[in-house]
Amino acid sequence: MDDAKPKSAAGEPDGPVPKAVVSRLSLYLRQLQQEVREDRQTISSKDLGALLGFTDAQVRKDLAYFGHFGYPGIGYRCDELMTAIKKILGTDQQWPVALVGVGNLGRALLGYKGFSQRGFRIVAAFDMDPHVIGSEIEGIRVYHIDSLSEVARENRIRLGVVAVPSASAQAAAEKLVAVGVEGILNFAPVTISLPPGVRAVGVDLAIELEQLTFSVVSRGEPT
Amino acid sequence: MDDAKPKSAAGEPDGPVPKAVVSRLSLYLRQLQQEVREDRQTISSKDLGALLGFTDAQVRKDLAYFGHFGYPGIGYRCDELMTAIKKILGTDQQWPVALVGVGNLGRALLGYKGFSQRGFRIVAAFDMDPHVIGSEIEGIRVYHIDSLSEVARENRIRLGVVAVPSASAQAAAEKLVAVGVEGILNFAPVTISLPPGVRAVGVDLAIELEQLTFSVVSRGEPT
DNA sequence: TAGATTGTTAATCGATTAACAATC
DNA sequence: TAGATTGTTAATCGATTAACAATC
Repeated sequence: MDDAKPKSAAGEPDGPVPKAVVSRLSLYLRQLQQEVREDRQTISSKDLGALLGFTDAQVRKDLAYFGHFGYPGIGYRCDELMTAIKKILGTDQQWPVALVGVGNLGRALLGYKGFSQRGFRIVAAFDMDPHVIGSEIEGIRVYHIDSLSEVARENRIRLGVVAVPSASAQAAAEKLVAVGVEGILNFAPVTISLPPGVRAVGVDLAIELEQLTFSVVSRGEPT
Repeated sequence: MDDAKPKSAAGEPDGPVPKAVVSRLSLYLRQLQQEVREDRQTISSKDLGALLGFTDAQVRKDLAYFGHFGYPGIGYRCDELMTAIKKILGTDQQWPVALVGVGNLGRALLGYKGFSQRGFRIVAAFDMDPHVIGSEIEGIRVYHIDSLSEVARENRIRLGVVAVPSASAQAAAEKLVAVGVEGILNFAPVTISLPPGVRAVGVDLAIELEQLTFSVVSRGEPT
């Protein structure tokens, strides 16, 4: 018991972590935040799993990638596990985010309250339309895209959100990368290609509806 | 070769289809639409996969769940495969959709051009705020939520989008279900529980950023 | 024809679940 | 203590990839 490489309490996993595990981690966190809000003290893997539609074994296995967070016979302390998962995901600190594109969707994102509560703050928005440049939307300044470099460096921005039309998405992403951004959330319905080392997550609203439509049309398989 | 249950050209799969396959189907469709727009005639599984970051074998296996769409030595005819996938997903027809909640995000969805191009049309919006009820946003009428039943039945609505605050999301979803909606796209950052037979897809913008943050923070594993 | 590429089977790989000793 | 629940190992299950005969 003393020759094995120890895991730190909220520490580094020893191997690579499956992507599916990380996405469940976010769901655990969201649920735990709700439980903490409702003053719940502890929760078992069985209960946490049931709330989200997972098995208890899955919950324990997922968490075990990162350390020993539970108490046999008790379960997990909600606030403690919440804090630990935030640390794992990196959202125990606030991340400054740059938004490119202040059309309909961009504006909605600027006003989205959910970000700040979860560790993100859009600190600046960028566009090419002279009508919006220089204005403030939801208290956030809109700059010309040419100011990206300056503003991004000043604010040490590592995350960007692309909310421009499909035709401009690749170019917008490249500008973000050129300025040191390491992760891009892309709302344009196109695949953007990025240099190795830069991660992208795409959100395509129509695709989400398509997935739903398929499951509605192809009745038969259970949920 | 004549005793096996035949697959129709764009027909029913013989077994259950993994969820991951369906989500890739949407990406194939999106890419094919782009290729068709650029007048490409045919595409091989190798090329289609490369454009999206999948192996050729994966592309062929995914499509083979639903039928024989390719031509050995040639590949797939882009427009033909596009049409076939639309049919599989159920988006060869236009789906009327109800939107509940016309806050920032709801308004952005009302103005989102991507839906109509992909087989969806928001035909009515619902809210509780008397300031917006009766108005038209982006050409779509906003009704009181109490009119949901009437409007939904008139328009034979089977899909709904929930864009209300977290606290109202479960109630909004239940109202949609009560009126016969079979699939719900939920933008509120909470898990909603639905009766069996009703499918839900959740889009949590903060969770997407969290996933990105994790991969940025935990450098090491390749993309 | 030769070259290209499919659909499919078998092999590999990875992820989920079941089971249980260890622990509080 | 007895009961509950963890972390972890082994067993199961499912998904991806490699390989190749069939086909154009």
